[in-house]
This record gives sequence, structure tokens and C-alpha cells, in this order.
Amino acid sequence: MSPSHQLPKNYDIEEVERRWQSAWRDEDNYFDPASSKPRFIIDTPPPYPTGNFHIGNALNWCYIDFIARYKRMRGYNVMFPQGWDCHGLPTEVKVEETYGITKNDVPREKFREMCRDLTLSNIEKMRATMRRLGFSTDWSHEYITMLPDYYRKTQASFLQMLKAGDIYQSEHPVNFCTRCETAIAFAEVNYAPRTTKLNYFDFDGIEIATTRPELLAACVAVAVHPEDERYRGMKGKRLTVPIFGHQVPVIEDVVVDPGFGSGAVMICTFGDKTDVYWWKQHDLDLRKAIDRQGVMTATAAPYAGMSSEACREAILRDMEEAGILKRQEVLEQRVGTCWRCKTPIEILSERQWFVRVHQDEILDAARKVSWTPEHMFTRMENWANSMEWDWCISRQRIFATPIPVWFCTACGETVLPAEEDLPIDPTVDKPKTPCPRCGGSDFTGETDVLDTWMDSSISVLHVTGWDGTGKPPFFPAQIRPQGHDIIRTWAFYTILRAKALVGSHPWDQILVNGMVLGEDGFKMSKSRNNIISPEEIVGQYGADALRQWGAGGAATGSDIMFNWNDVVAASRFQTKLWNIFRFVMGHLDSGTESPAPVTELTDRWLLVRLSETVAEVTAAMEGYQFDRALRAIREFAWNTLADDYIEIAKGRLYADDSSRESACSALRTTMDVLCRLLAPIIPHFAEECYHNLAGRSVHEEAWPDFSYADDEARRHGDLLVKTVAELRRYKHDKGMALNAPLGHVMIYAPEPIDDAGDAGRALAADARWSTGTPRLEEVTSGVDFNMAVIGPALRKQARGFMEAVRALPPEQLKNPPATVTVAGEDIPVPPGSFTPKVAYRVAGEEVDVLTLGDVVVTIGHSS
RNA sequence: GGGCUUGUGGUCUAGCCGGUCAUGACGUCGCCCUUACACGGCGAAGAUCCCCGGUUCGAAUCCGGGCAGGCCCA
Repeated sequence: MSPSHQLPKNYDIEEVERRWQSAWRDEDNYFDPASSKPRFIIDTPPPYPTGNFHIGNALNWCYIDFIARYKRMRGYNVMFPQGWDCHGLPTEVKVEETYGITKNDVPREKFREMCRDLTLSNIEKMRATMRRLGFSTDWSHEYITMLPDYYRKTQASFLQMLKAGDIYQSEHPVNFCTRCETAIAFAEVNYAPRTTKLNYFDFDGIEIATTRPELLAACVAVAVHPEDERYRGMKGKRLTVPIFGHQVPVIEDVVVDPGFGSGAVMICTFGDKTDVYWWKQHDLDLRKAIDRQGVMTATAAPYAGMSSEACREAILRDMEEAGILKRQEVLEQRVGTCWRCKTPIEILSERQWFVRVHQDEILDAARKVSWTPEHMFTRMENWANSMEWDWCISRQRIFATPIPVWFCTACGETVLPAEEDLPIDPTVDKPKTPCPRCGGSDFTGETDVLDTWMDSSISVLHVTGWDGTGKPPFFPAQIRPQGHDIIRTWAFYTILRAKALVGSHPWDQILVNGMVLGEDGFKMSKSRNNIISPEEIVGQYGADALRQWGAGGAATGSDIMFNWNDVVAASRFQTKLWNIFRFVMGHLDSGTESPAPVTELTDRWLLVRLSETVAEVTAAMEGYQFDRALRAIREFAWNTLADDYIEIAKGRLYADDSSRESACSALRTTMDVLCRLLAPIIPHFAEECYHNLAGRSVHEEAWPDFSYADDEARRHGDLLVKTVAELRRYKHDKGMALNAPLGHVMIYAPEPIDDAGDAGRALAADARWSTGTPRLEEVTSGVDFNMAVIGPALRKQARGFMEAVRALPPEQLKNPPATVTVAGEDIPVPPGSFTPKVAYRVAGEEVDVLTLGDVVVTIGHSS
């Protein structure tokens, strides 16, 4: 019998992976809108096109690809789209750096073009990495938010919410980055520690402490705590602001911390969020001392034109000269900074556009989504409950979706385009009709643009087929996979927008992945020099090894530390699998169309264990527990199949015995099922094996529903495996080679077992099974307790019971009495509560004796 | 300061809706090139399951309090 296949000895990762990547056709991954299969739509994250698909993305996409491939095998019509969230500051900054310009140095459209070019080339780089990782992306559902087809929808969604009253414009304090010259949302504010000085000075007779003396010109009130004895009776008095001379009232408010500084605080418009609160609560004046560029305004004369830093120094110097600066203290504080450029943010009052945030509605919708892991919902809940201001969606930048409105020069009316005219750029295009209010025909286009989250928060509408109005045909999506770092942004805004535009929750499930940390346990960052790129891993160990790391590195949802060891182990597992596969293929006959029945014990046992593995892996995949799935597969392949089954059954495969066909059948089935189980996680490897085995693509196959029950085979097979393992250990302990002949072995088991001679061949011994009793001296040496029985049955009496049992004579351990006496009380013996430990002594004959549970093995010294 | 989360052999990790000698990987040590695999096989050593207290016959697992780390935020 000649082997049906000649497989290369080594598995060439690079060659195999590249070969399949070029053989696979994109069309096979396309979502079919006409299909009658159940839909499974994935709201894939659109990454920011930095040009660098990093390892955190890789983990995220591994999860997505496992799901997409698994669901396809389960018969779903899967959509695994790929978006690109293009707009935003990082690209503008990069363009400014690259060309050594600022955004105002070139015409708006020119600047946009530069941004678009950079973005497209970055997307190209990232696509290449994604393909090299073997993701089964549906490239027919790719979207790019900066292109008209997509931002038309962003603009439509804006108009729809504007008309519904969910979007409004208003002058309101907002977080403002004076370097980027734009408003930003709270979600974009980071906090950084800073050491600063707390300055105490005389404010018209009252001592005030401030960290922001440059805001003195913007002072609109002085506040004290209503129960602060030091300032009793001050409320309503008017004080003169030093240096500037304008008058401000003294107010009382419980939010003032009497323990900070002098207990009196100056309220400026605006130093921080609390100032905004007080300003609203007490209906105070508005004094703008800092402009959009961070420069002091005329209000701050004589300091007008200075930067805020220069102004601070100048005011402190002037206070000192005037003798009103009393002292300074060093203060550690946290300051809000721009997420992009780290510049401390200012709070400026500006006309901006806002989206109304209805916390309760958002949370209701969020509750309709199934969260994995569950506790991630709490983060959403906490964030929603902490929202105090509406979402500021206007930005004073260029590379973003234009806000599609004009203002009538004559009457100021806000004029909207018709939806069919979208997309528009109001700074270029003109309204097609005169002003509906005054009939005027001269308009100013809105120059503000939209927050980029306004683009990405309708990704789910886009992928479910939204055309700009009504409910998308495939809405809601089945799953949203994303990281926990963007729960407060992407998840939150998406739910808000789905609720506002469609009226319900956007997805059935959300799967939240953790962050990838460096090998040192910290977040990867340039400054820590602990960054590992996907390319680096793939270059050395291949995509499948990286994917295994993603699956098995940590439980789904928890942060995962990158670890080269795991990648190396993953690649070794593939080598092992390859050798298993090579061995099996070497024994299978070619063209076996009608497989022989599986008759022999070891073969049936293998199928029982395979069946259990399928059940375990399926359950794990359903719950997105990829680590469990991979672990179960590894355990089965390496321990059960390679170390146990093949070691025991291989003699039969060489022996050309009539029982050989049974083993071949079992192995063919096993390899077939194993390839399918591996297909979602290591698609290249599974494909390579499956093609050799079946001549077809494993990715076209169904998920295995293999089940095989055989209690006897399970029991007897376990016993056989245990016995062989024990005898191997015996050989090892005797210093014998594992293939050294062993002579006469008798295995006494409680049930008759027919192993088709497997044990004998595996051990190189003349092994026989018997149900008889060895003629040996039997000694009871102790007792094993089963706490799972004793504990619940006897509770507090458990200890006394065990004492009493230990004191029983040996024959009673073998044949338990109905009751034992504990502290003078007869208590019943629960069935199965203990088993005697039996040792066998040699009686004259020269044999070694091994005992494993109720099995006794005797080994004769001569053959 | 708040929320969430984690703390298991040298390193990483499973278990954590309580039950006999705590899973696996890497590393270490010993033996073995047994006709798939030395990127292998067999075996060994190595754990106060962060600390303290509680519940329980019994706690890595549940509860309370600490300590330490991570993430998100104020």
C-alpha cells in the first residue's frame, strides 16, 4: 500500500500563507444582499488611516475574522466590511509638518486635497497589512468617510437631526484648543499632571488664590461658601478688580471649597468647568479675555495682544510692583489638554453646533444590546451619567465633512440644501433658491466642519444599507466589535445617532476587546520603546501564529500583554500539527470513497474524544471565547490525538492488520473535523491541510456537527490510555527505552476489554487483558475519600466520619458497613463516599505490580 | 478623587455560580535520535493561589477590609 501523498517535511509558513492569500478570491467573502441565509452584519471599526495597522488593530481584527469565518461556516450570510475614518486633526497636522505650512497658507480645497492624498496612500499601506494577516474582509463593502458617497450620508444625517431639533447652534462655552484653533468635545480632552503656582493676592481687601492670574480681566464675580464665617455678610457687595478696575459682585455658592486657598475664589469666563457652572447658576456677565489663538483681547488691555503666558508673567510682575501679590505656593494639578497636540485647553464661549444628549434614551438603547464582557456596559453607563454638556460637533478646521448650511447675509436666516443636492461644500456651492425668509440671494457658507465622530457614528447605518433617510434595510447590525477605550466615544455616539435617526439600538451585540500592552506590561508607546508591529511578527512566524496569539493570549475582553513566547509556541503547534497531518496522510489510502466502519476500541475512543472537543469548541466560539476554543483544540490535537491515540494505534497502522481500516477511517474523520475547527483561527494552515485531505477549500465547508457517543469506548479507552501511560512511566523508571521489549504483561480490569492488540504493540510487550483476579497478596493500605459526596451529605460530621472510616478494619473498607459510629452516634455511610487504597504484594513469583485504581498490572521479568 | 478591572510556580496564563494531589505554555533538570515530529517524546523539580479577617465540614474560588498594578475618566 503506497502512501497517497508526499508532503514536504517542513511546513514553510511564508510560502504556504502567501500561496493561499493569492489563491483566495475576494468574491468568496462578499455579503449577498439577495441571499435567504440569515444575515450576520459586522459593524467593523473604521480605523484612522495613519498608515500603520498596529497590533491593537490586529487583535481587534483577529476577533472579527474569527467571528466572520465561524459564522460563514455556520451558514450565515456574513458582511465583514472595512471602513476608513479619514477626517480629523492628525492628518492635517501631518500635512502641515510634511509641507512645512499651516492650514491657512494654502486655499482650503488645496489643503483638503493634500490631506486626501496622504490618506489614500496610508489606506493602501494598511490594506496590505490586513491582507497579509489573512482577514476575510468583504472588500466590496469598503467605505471611506472622506469620499462623497459617504459624507453625503454624514451631511444627510446632520440635516435630519437638525430638522428634528436634535442639533442646534448656540453660543456656549466649549473646550477649545488654541493651537489647533478649534473647539473639541469632552471626549477629546485628556488630563495631564502639571506643576504650577498658586498666587495669593489682595482683591479689593479680600485675599484670593488663583492659578490663572492672566484671567483677571475676565473676572466676573467673587464667590465664597455661604457658611464661611470669614466672609459673613459679604454677599451682594461689589468689589473692584485690581489692575482692571471693573466692578464685580460677591456671590455665595456651596460648591466653593472653603479649604482651598483663602476660601474666596474669583470666577472668570472661563478658567475651568466650574466657572461655567457658576456663570450659568448666577447669570453672570461674559468677559472674553482670550481669543481663539490664545491671545489676550482688548478686554485685557493693557495686556491685549500678549500670549496668555506672557500676560500671566506681566500681571504677576505688575501685582508685585503694586504690592498686592502676597505670596506664591507650588501646586500639583491636573490640566485638560488637547488629545492631539497636548496643548492645555481653554474654555471659550463660542457660537458652535451641538447635538442634544438624551442620557436616558441612550442608556435604554444600550441596555437592549448584549454586552461581552458584561461589565463593559458599566463603563457606558458611567460615562452617560457623567455628561453635563451637550456634544459639541463643530470644529474650526478644514479636513472634515463640511456643515451643510448657509447664512443669509441680509436677514441671518440659516438656509439648508435639499437632500438630493448633497453632498455640498457651503464655502464653494451656493443655495439654488433665494432665502426663504427675506428672499435675499447673498449667502455666507458655514466654514465650520463636523467632528469626525459625526462621520464614524453612522458607520452602522452605512453598512446596513442606509441611503440617507428612513430605516436601513438590514438594520440593526448583528455585532459591533471594538476596544474599551472608545466606549465613551464611538459606542456612545453610535447609539445616540441610531436612536435619533432610526429610533432604536444599532446592534444586537457588542464585543469589547482589551488593549494590547507591551512585553513590559505597559501600554505600547514610542517613549517606552516597547512597540511591536504586526509585520515584525508575521515576518518571523507568519499570520497564523499571530492569529493564535490573538486567540489564546488572554480571555476575550481583558487586556493582553504581547508575548513572543506565545507566538513561538503557536508556531510550534503548527509544526506539530503538520507532522501529525503528514503521518496520517502517509497512511490513508488514496481515493477512499467508502470509508470502512470504525470498529476498534482505540479508534472509537478517539471519535468520542473528538466529538467532545467539537462540542467544547463550538460552545466557546458561540460565546466568543476564542482562548477556550483554541485551548480545547490544542489539547485534543497534541495530547489526545498525537501523544495518546497515535502512539497507541500506530502499530496497527504499520501492521497491515485487518483492523487497520478502522484506524484509517477514524483518522480521516478526525483530520477532516480538526481542519474545520482550525479554519477560523488559522485559515492558511487549515486550508493547506484540508486541500491535501479533501481537495477542496475548508472555507467553503460547514462547521462540523460531528457527534459520536460510545460510553464503553470512552471508559475502556481512558483505561487503556492510562495503563499505557503507567507502563511507559514504569519503563522510564527502570531506565528502559520506550521501545524496549517488556515481556509478559497481564492487565486485570473489572470489565472485559478488547484493544485489538494495541497495548501490546504500543509497549512492545506480550500484553493480555483479563477480568480475573491476580493471585497476589492484597493489602489494603489506606482509604481515599470523595469530598464531593461526603461534604454535602454529612456537613459538620464530615471530619468525624472520616476519622471513623480510617479506623475501620481493611475488610470493611472493601465492603463498607451500613453505618459507622461517630461520637457515639451511628450515622449512615453515603454510597461512594470512599474507596480503599489497595496495594499488592508479590507472592513468590518474580513479577512487578502496578495498580491504577481498580486495574492491576503484572509485568513478568522474562518473556 | 471616582468608576471598571486584575493580582495564581522564575515568567506568562487557565480555573474563580466552593469539593480529592491547582491547568497549560516558556524556562530549568534528567533520560531517550522509539520507521510523523529533537521546533520531538518520556519523566522530574518548582506555588504562603497579594495580605488580613469573615462565611463554610471545606475557599484560589463567596463576603468585608487592606496593599499593589492596569485602563477609563473627574
